[in-house]
Amino acid sequence: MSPRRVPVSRRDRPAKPALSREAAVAAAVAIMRDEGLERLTMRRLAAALDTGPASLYVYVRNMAELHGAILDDLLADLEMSAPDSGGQWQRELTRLLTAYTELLFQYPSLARSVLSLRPSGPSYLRLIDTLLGLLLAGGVPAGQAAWGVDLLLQHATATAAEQGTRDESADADDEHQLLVQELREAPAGEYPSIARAREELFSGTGAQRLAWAVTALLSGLSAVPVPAGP
Amino acid sequence: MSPRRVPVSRRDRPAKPALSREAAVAAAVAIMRDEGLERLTMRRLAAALDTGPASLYVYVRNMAELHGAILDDLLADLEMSAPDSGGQWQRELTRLLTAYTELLFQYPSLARSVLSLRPSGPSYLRLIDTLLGLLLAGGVPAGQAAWGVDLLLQHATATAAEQGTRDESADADDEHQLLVQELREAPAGEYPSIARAREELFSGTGAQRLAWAVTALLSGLSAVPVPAGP
DNA sequence: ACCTGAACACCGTTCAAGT
DNA sequence: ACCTGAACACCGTTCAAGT
Repeated sequence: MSPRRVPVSRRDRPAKPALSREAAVAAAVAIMRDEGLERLTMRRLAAALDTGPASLYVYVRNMAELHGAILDDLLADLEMSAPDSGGQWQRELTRLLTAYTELLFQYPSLARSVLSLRPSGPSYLRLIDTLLGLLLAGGVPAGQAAWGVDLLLQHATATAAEQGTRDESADADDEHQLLVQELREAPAGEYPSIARAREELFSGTGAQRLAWAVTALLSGLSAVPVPAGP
Repeated sequence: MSPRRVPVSRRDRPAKPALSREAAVAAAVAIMRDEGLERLTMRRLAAALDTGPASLYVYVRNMAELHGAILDDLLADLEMSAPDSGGQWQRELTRLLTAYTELLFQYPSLARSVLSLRPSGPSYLRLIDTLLGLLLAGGVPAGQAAWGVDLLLQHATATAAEQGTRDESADADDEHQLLVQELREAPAGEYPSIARAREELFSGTGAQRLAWAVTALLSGLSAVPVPAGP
């Protein structure tokens, strides 16, 4: 009998990658990057991994969990400096939040999914911790800092979901143009306040509005105390 | 031959309702109210209207437009008092915004859809006009009022989409519980700021947090001027 | 134990054909 | 002109059956 050696028979397949959660998430990120989240279906992902859709359910519970895993994977690339980096907490916080928003801007559908997901995972926790650290370093009371991080992250995610969808889908852009047109043409008699602020409704670039919103959010969460505990 | 009379033969069907955009939207609202937006599909709506799915495309362009029409239909029931109602602009603004949020809370999936829809329609325009009017009546400069209404509506919609999904789907709640658990158990060594603010991260009721957020938003948008025009 | 083919129970949208 | 049956091109998830 031939001795038991490790068989070198690699010709079963052209190196079919071993199935694992990491491999599945990596392949999912690749599909999303190349074709968009809409095209990332269980069946497509399975095909990319050279297996059937049922096999994926060994590694992820469902589509929502997969989306969460994708976000955490992307977040790992975000640069998060130490919370007390040089006393410029406001600057650094804005940078980080903008980076997070821009990341989601690239994947608006993911942003939409994340909004109703409350993602978890080590990188998301790191993001929360860093934002919290920056607020605390800036002297914001713990209660306001904690509730404020929620507010800031929700705003970033919602902005990406809202704005970004338009760049992605022609239909969504049509819909937006319709609102713009209705606002532009709203009769002053019926809608006096829209008429009074009509120019301001359309002013500014997306980046200007985002920067203003972050500043306003920071100002508000710093100024308003949370209700006392029980 | 029998004289040509208007045939009274009403027994073709038990009063098949005439197809129209209004009838379609009304039926859609009913299905959503009874079974949730997930169950409102073109095929189901068509069946309720006793026709085939293709017929709906005579009245709505696609699913997204139908969602927009549903929102506007719901918004028609919102009570919007005159902008200058007794000088209590802040109180009235909070009431209206809370009512809008609570409305969307009942239909979280609609909130999610609306976020990437930028809805239009007479009632939505009315809502914008009223909010704008209240801010202007409160002395908020037009630029901040215009950008602020965007911020307030986005926050309300996102809050409904995020919070509400959990009540609707057990999976989403599981996901949330996972984040809660991770935050609760995050090691202080690795996540010092989460550890420092751990109690505050979980404090307060949903209503308290919403009220705080609206106050903070109002404070921020009132305090921070928008960049000067070109 | 780990994996998967095949099926279940659906989708939104289009279009050729009818009235 | 208005309407629609039938088809196109898909879905997520489950489960019995294999290895």
